[in-house]
Amino acid sequence: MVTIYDIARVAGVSAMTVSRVINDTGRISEATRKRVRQVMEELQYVPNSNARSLVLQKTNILSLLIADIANPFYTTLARGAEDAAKRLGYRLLFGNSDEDYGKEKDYVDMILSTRVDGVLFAPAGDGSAPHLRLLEQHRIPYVLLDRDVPGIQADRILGESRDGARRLVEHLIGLGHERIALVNGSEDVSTARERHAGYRDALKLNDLPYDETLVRHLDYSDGFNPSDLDPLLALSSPPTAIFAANNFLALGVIQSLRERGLAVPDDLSVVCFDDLGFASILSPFLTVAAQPAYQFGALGLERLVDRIENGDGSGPRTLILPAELIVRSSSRKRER
Amino acid sequence: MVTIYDIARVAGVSAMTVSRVINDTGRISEATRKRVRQVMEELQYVPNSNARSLVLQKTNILSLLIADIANPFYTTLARGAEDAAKRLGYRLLFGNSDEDYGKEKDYVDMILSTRVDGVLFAPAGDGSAPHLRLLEQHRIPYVLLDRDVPGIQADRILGESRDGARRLVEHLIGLGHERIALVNGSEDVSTARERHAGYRDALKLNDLPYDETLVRHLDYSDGFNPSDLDPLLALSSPPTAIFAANNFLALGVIQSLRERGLAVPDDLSVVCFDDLGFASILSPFLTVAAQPAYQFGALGLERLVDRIENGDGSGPRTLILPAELIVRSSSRKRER
DNA sequence: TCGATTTGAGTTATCGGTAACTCAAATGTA
DNA sequence: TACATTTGAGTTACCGATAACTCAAATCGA
Repeated sequence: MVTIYDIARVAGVSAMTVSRVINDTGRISEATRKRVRQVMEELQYVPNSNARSLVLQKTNILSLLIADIANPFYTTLARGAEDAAKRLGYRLLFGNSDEDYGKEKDYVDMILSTRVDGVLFAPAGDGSAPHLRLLEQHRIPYVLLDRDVPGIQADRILGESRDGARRLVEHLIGLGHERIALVNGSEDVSTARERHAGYRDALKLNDLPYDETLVRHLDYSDGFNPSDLDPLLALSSPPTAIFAANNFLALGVIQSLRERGLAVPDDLSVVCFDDLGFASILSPFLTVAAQPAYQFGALGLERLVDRIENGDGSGPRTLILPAELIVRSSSRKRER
Repeated sequence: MVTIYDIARVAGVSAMTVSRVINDTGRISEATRKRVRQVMEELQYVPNSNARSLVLQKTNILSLLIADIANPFYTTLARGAEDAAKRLGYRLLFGNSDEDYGKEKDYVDMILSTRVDGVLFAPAGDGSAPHLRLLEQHRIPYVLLDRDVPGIQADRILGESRDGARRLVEHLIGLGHERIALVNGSEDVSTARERHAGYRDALKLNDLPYDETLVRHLDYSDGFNPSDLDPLLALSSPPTAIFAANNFLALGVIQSLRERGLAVPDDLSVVCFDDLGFASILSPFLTVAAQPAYQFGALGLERLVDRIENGDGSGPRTLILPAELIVRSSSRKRER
């Protein structure tokens, strides 16, 4: 590998002069600068960022830890983070925890040893708290994305889960539905709790009873099981609409319904949180509360860099991004 | 930050002893080992991988450069690479070129300065050749994924594009279609050329004429424009089926058709290369040639690590992974 | 013209690890 | 008992960059 010492020798200057040319610091005569530049070009010199990081105590690397790389919400978020990172001069080290605390811990260890300057952290759930504490102990700034973690004080970019859920359910109520099921993920995750709360809000605001038998909690990390819907469909008074708490759950619901010969929206309406990305043009055209995923990534990264470069003068700041209700054709008026 | 010198001081040993305990090398008495371990625990020591990389001339980081993070093919591939990397003890630095040579070049520069041990490279297209040469000049091993690049000799994991395309088109021919359109991406990409060739193969094998007016090349990097299909639909003898050369193009085709009031498969059949990931259960249930995306990532990473750890004794090796024809309901018998 | 300042560099130490070499004490052997 | 070997460390140099300090030559001002 070519080093600044190679450049220095060939150009007949000291290594420090080469370093100054690279970083455009100090006083260098135009002639020297030109000569050094030319030698760097000839030898195809590329700075060793490890060496630089070691002495500068700054890597210019940020880490983005997402919970599911297969989910369009997170990939869109990742793109937002990536664009912002490039714009602000940082490299981005991705990690995908797959909603698994074990994998998440492995990534945190890697983050610590890599000495990244900061972390954009979409936690797997409440169990991520120890991992966040670890970052704090090592004074690595981080910003929480999408999910809140109880007991953790930090900058956060959150969605309007509760209100978005309320609006989705009120949309169904407005269509005449009264028996509305909630298919939710694990309540170990803040967004699931919020969406559950929003679901109850909508019912209460419209004087509908909250019926626990209409609420299912599914741990879909190891796949959606069609029989998971059995308890709902076997009710003496089954639901006429289903609110799925995220896009994956919605797809599982749709597939399960189809396997039973039930059509969406003809037999049941289905709505969900989060859009489907590039697949949203496919049928059933899901009615969703779409979150600005790109903004989660971009704004989160900007906040993180602000923390890194301007210190932590202010306390934790929380940014709530609105969800947009997109009414498509997966939800329709209740047949009476 | 806690360093081995801090550990050494507290434990009353030399830094080298700490290093030996960490790496389990040299001879250390059990008592010393235990004491050092305890101090490391107490001070929450985490090794600085920058410093280690600097002296070892090895980072234990691999880079994965994909062409589109929004495409399920690449995200599935990424997961395969990630799992394999973890299994083999490497960290993975993601990059997303967005099918853009400029962004790709930026990532290559970053890769060079990070001194990664190797690169999994899904090139944007033929124009990636200079970037690959750059890697070669700096002796960074890489494996090409999914797309071949003319003039480049390297390990490659490729799909069965030509044969897969042939099978898809013969599937349509078998359903009675004779006017089959090809909606392809830029021929700057090897897979587009291969799929075009497979399309011609199928026609020739079945004594159908090759009609240039049925072939469209779209640069969909800045979105699919519904009017792109006009020339096809305005033909005096319009197609009864469309072969879209990848999943994104298929979605664009489906949307364009719908905007014209044409239904799939009632009015036209549509088939495509690559599956849709989690959205494949949505309608129209696309008939596809599905590629083993996860294997692209996993096998590619294994090949790369083999190169890194066992040198380049053998010449470039190419692995061709088969595509699986999945017949769903977006294609049906031609109405006569 | 001569000291003061500016310009354009070079020297040295350091970041946090590890390889290679060294060496005293403990242990083994004849 | 005396010497050889093994054990369990410590010392030193180096990876490739930069900060801080130094310093001779060029330029400047009175």
